[in-house]
Amino acid sequence: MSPIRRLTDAQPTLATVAERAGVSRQTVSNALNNPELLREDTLARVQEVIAELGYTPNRAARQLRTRSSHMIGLRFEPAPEGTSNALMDRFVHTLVEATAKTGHHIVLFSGDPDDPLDGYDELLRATAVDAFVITDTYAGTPQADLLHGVGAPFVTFGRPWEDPSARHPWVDVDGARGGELATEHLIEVGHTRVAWLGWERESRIGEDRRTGWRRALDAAGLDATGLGVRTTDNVDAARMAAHELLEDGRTTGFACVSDTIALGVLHALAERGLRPGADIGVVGFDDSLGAQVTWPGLTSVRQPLEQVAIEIVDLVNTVLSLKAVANPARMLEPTLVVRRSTLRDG
Amino acid sequence: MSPIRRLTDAQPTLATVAERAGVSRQTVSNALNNPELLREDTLARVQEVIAELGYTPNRAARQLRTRSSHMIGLRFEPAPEGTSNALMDRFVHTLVEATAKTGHHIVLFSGDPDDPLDGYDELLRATAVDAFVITDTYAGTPQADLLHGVGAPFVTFGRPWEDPSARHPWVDVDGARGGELATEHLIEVGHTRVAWLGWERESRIGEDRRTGWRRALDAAGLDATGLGVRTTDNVDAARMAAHELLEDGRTTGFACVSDTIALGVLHALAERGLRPGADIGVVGFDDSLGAQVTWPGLTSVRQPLEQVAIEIVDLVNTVLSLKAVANPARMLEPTLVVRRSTLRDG
DNA sequence: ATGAAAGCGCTAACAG
DNA sequence: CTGTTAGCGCTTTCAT
Repeated sequence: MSPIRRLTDAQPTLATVAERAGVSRQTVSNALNNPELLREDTLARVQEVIAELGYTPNRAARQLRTRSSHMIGLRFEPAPEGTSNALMDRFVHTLVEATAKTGHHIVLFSGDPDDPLDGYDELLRATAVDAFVITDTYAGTPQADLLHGVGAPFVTFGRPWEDPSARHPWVDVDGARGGELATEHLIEVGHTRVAWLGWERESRIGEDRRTGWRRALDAAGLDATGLGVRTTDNVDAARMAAHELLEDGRTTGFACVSDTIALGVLHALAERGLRPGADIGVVGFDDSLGAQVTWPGLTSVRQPLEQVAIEIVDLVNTVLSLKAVANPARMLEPTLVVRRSTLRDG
Repeated sequence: MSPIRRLTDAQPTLATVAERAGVSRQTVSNALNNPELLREDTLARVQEVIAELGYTPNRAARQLRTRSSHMIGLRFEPAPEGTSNALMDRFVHTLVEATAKTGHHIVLFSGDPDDPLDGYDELLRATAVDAFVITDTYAGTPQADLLHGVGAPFVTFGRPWEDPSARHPWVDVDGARGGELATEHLIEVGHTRVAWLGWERESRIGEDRRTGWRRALDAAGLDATGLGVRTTDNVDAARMAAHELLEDGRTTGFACVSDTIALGVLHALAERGLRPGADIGVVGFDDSLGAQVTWPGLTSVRQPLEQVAIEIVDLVNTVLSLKAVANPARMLEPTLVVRRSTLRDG
């Protein structure tokens, strides 16, 4: 353990350590950054003094000299109220852990919600961060253009929908595969009329997921006519849409673009006295808390957010090391978490 | 707008601005930090050049000189899977926004989950942060002791349960009042046997909330015998506990220490064919996403997390300014969000 | 009201 | 392998 020292006490510096160890400051610096340059006994002596004094290099000084802050910026948006988005929690935590391994930290900043570019520039010019992780790419990636324009390193969670030719590194989850997984599962447990409850057509992510639904139906030779419905991402809108689809008494499977919408379907079932699982199969998307705790449990597509974070950090590190990025576009596969909303003998 | 400049281009410094404006570096520094010292025309000229060049002070240099990073550390723990804790999302976002107003940023760091002290020391010694916000105080506040010991500024979200005499600044929400609100509401809508489903006795927060339940029953002259139950914070455990209480057919109100537990009660009702609201009243705690989207909507106690964040930042700023803190302990009131799980004519 | 000098703690570049 | 020198960009102190 390091000795206890009040902040008001003088912090030990390189010079303190150097003097105490009887070497020059540069040698201490090397002991820290290029230990292989030192003779073994010198290294040992220096390290001993470092431990003894509880010395930690001053970040500001190092940052000023090396022009690298070891900070990574993340613009932090709040999850819109009523939306299943505790996702960020899993993602951000892994991000923090993964960056810590290389001595980096995550700096949160905010920005005008109406201006996706707000905040980036300032941190950059202040040389406060080395790179950015960008998560809100659903509305295009003007941030990417900005950062690319000034030559700042960044990685996005989300592919560049608007510009597939964009060459920046990104990590994303295959939403189409998710929709397909959901639909295949519903077909497998015996549903033949499987509806899709999606977001508005403007949502690239929503349309992507929907293509997976369509692909699965086609592969199984099932009819999709009249079964693809678009609605807004809230429980009530989804509830109404579900009621309409349930009118004919023939639609028994619901693949949904989000857990919120799937929960709306469950509400509709409750109102009609239909049993989730036994009568009607429902699958959500995101494996949010709601899916886990709702009654009777909602089958849902789960994104590998931890893996996304790890891949992103890997890409950030590669970019920062100025190495060419071998594989700058990484698509990860979602999985299906089965719960009772699709169990027929529930 | 600032001019576009690639990172590889030389960033303008104080010297650049000074030369261009025909003043000394010191004058530019004053224009930034003590504008009232400059003559009006000088100030205007300097500001013009700053805007023209898109100059932003280098944080590292400033930090090295002033020994203040304008960074605030927050140890970021993941919400345990299956727990209603998207709370942090609301809290952290407001924290980020509020700190931004004074030019501060939030730095996330992680630590060994088994060591509540891990991570603090290092950031401190590296002079990477000016202060900490501590959120995980439910298991006592060893961090507070550590930071107090080294004289580092910090504010906790959560009162010092273990040591009420502790003098550090904190903000907390009155959990007892929350339990009381929940219980009063259930009594108001006509329930006379109101059970409490709480956490294990070891949880200070849980016991605090419970006292509010007891207070409300006593005030209404209702019997609490056999109605106070403790269980673990998961849906299934709560479901079982609810079944037991429902056996006698007399218990009709459930005040719960968390939304997770309240959702367990809703499961039990579903399994018994009882209607939430009409037959049995259920109130949760935290107004989590689950409470909002579950069917038929869960009445829940809501913590004013945004206000907590704002108060915390206010305290951090006060502490950092070295002013005496007038009111270092701030208790905020929760509110009740009524949904259909307590509406009798639902 | 403005300027000159010094130095925060570190590492890059070079010399030995 | 180790030491010396210089300077990153800023603010503090003191002089004008």
